[in-house]
Amino acid sequence: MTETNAMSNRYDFKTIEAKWQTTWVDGGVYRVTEDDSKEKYYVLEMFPYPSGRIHMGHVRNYSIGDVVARYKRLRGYNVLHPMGWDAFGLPAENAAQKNNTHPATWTYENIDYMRNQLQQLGLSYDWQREIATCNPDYYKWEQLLFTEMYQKGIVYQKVTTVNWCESCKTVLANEQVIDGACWRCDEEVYPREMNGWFFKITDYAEELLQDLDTLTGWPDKVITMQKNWIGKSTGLECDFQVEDMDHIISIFTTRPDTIFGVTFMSIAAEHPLLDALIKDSEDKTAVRNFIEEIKVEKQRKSVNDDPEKRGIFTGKYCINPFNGERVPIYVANFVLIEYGTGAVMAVPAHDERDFEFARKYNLPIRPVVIPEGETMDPATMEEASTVPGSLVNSGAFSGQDSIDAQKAILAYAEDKGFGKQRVTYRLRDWGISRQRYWGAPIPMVHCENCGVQPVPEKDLPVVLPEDTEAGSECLPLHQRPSFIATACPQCGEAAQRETDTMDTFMESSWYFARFASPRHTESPLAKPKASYWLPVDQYIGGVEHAILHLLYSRFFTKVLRDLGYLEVDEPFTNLLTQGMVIKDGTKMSKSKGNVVDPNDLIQQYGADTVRLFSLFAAPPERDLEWSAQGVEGASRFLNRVYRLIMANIALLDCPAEIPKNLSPGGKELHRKTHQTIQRVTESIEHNFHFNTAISGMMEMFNVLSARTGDDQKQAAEPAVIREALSVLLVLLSPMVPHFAEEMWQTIGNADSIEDQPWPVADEKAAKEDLLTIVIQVNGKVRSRLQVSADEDDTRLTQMAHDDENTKKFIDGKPIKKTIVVKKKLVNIVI
RNA sequence: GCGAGGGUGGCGGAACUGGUAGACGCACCAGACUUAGGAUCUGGCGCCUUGCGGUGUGGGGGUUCGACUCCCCCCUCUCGCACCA
Repeated sequence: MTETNAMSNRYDFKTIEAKWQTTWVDGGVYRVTEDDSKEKYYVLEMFPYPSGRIHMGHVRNYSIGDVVARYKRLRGYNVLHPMGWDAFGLPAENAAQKNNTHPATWTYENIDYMRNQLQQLGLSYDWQREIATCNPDYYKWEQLLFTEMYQKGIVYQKVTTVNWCESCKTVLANEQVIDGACWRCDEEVYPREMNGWFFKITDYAEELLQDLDTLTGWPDKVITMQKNWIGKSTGLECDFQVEDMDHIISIFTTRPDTIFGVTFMSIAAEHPLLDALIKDSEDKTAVRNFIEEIKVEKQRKSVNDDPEKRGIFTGKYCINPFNGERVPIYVANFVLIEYGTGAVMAVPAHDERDFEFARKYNLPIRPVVIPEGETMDPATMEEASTVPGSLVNSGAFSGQDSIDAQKAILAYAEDKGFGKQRVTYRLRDWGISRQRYWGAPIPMVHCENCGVQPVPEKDLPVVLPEDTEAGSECLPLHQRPSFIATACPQCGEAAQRETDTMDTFMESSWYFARFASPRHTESPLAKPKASYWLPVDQYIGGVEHAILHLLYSRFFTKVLRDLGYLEVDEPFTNLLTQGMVIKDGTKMSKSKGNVVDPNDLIQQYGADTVRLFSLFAAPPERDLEWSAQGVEGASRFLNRVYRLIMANIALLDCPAEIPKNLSPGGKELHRKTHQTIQRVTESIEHNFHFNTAISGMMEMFNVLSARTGDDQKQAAEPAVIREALSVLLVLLSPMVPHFAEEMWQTIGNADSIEDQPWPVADEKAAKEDLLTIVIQVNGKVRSRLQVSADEDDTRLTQMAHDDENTKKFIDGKPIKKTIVVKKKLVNIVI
């Protein structure tokens, strides 16, 4: 292709995009402040980790968000659309060590590079609000929040068995352990006893669960995942007396109706009473060995999911308080110490695990809940029965329906004082201590005289030390004596700083609130600003954050509310979880070698084309299959629009008023224009299905193209063409902002396209006057008729019966009935 | 095992509360313009059939004048949780 050709039939995206980006960034066009005269709209995309360069997933995420932001601006909202960096985390340390630099250097360089990349995409952020979470101006407030939470009792310290990743040299939250391996490096995780800091997220479990019902703008999938994660269950906690001992073992069950079917008890290897139980046992050693084996097995459970059920008799019995029976106590490998009470009443007839265990160790099986019309024989049963039925062998409760019996048995236990109703949650407190360098220091001091003391606000931030000798940039804080040594804020004596840093999920749990007042120097949040902007109206990001990040953010929002900073209960009113960008059927990743670099695409096609394609190729919530040819198609469309404008530029210098009596071509284009306004608006408003919005605009362009040109018989009037083009550009502008703005001015407008109102459809103009009515015979399409829109049913029936094509299929047979669906079809049943 | 969401041309995907299945785009085919085209424009394009027509939304049944859409059973793919008592 020659240079001249290229110039004449393709728009010069490089010049155009650079020009508008400069205008937007330098002019601070997207800066916003609170304005009570307008309705606010806060749209936020999950902020990125500054890993080095953006990838296609970012492009997709931010393109979606930018369309929403620009669309809402055109609709007259006061739109907050900020961007920042989730800047603490392990990759910075790894990269720093590899390149012999400092994590801060690496991180800030990446931020600079990636900010530039985002700007090259033409994203309409208020850059004045940019935050980087590794900046002391940010984490100072996080530290303050931590101390306030400590004073409120939401933060506490405890020794626990933690998940330790040797490779990353840090503790992981349960949520960060996947199949027994570290979520980051995939190395096996080991248990380790450690003192650490925790958030009492379990205190909020019930509210976090209840409020999910208010989140009607969230995908069901995410709601369900959160519900399951919180894992509420209600049941009976019941005391079993240990025979001949002054000990009680409590069990938790959600099936109190089966309590007469208990034939043994299983307890966890870590159960606190275990030592006492086996103290006098003859097989003490055997039991001890077994316990150790189980503990090791638990550590190793990594990938092989279905370990065989194993257990050993402790030598002791306990008494079922309902029937006085003595049942043997077993240690079993499948009982979890961290859930319920660490002890389970075993009902093999009605629990799959207990059944398997009983069969293996030849323990009795006693059915007590018999489903309607069935019988159960313990000797021949092949699996546990978990369905409702009526009770047998259950003392005074025999004959009751099992659902009713649950309540009756619970009430009985409460009445007798050996049991009570209990609610348990799967959710556990959030351990936030990390032993890594590149994180926000936990602002606490350990004093020999005064115990643990929070660092007072005047001494915040506790700055992460950067002044270390070369080569030790990533030294964890506990290896830095100069950092540790401090004075007790209470008594002034020598004391030691806490050396753990905070889980990086902390920073992302409240950044959305900080964006309302990112430079506020008095407190974490400027209250009037926060109450103006929050909650986030539309949050957009990957579904991989469905549990952790979103749950923690919801938790923090409630904490911030309880600390008096916020007035909302939930952070994100609407949530859009966008699908992954995939290529050749799998996620783009370096290891698979199928990554597409956004930089290359922007170079080759320009930002608008890349944005357009990523919006067009799939609806946002679905995975997007990358296609190089598809990008080509998006580029082609924009160039077609460009050529049409350039070829008709003279024509557009005409009065704006649409003439009364339009030619057929003019009428068609005018109608299509207004139909397209309806369709595009509807697609965006309803579910952000930009793919159908774009296809609608392409259809409109196809009509425009057919009605523009030399053929006078076909062509639309100039005013209609002008209207169509103006509308098309405004509709396109949220998606391809540089192109739309440039073309807007090219067709003779002096103002910015961003100051245009979103077009409003003229319903009369959009209305079809000729309809295609389908004629069916017995539900099969046999003919089509062009009729005017106002034909009545009788006329339509007559026309259908008279239609030659249709007659062939009726073939003289008697007509049973004729169904007329307005504006759609006539179905003749014979 | 439990939970959620999918399965529509060669491909990405359309189809509103049941009412013309396959919009729009890609790929492909034919033609035009061209010295040339991997540019652009025009037309075609689910499958079977020469045609009339038949058939078709994972499979099977059902409801209905009419089903991608509603109901029942099954297959399959993706994701999440996974001994939670």
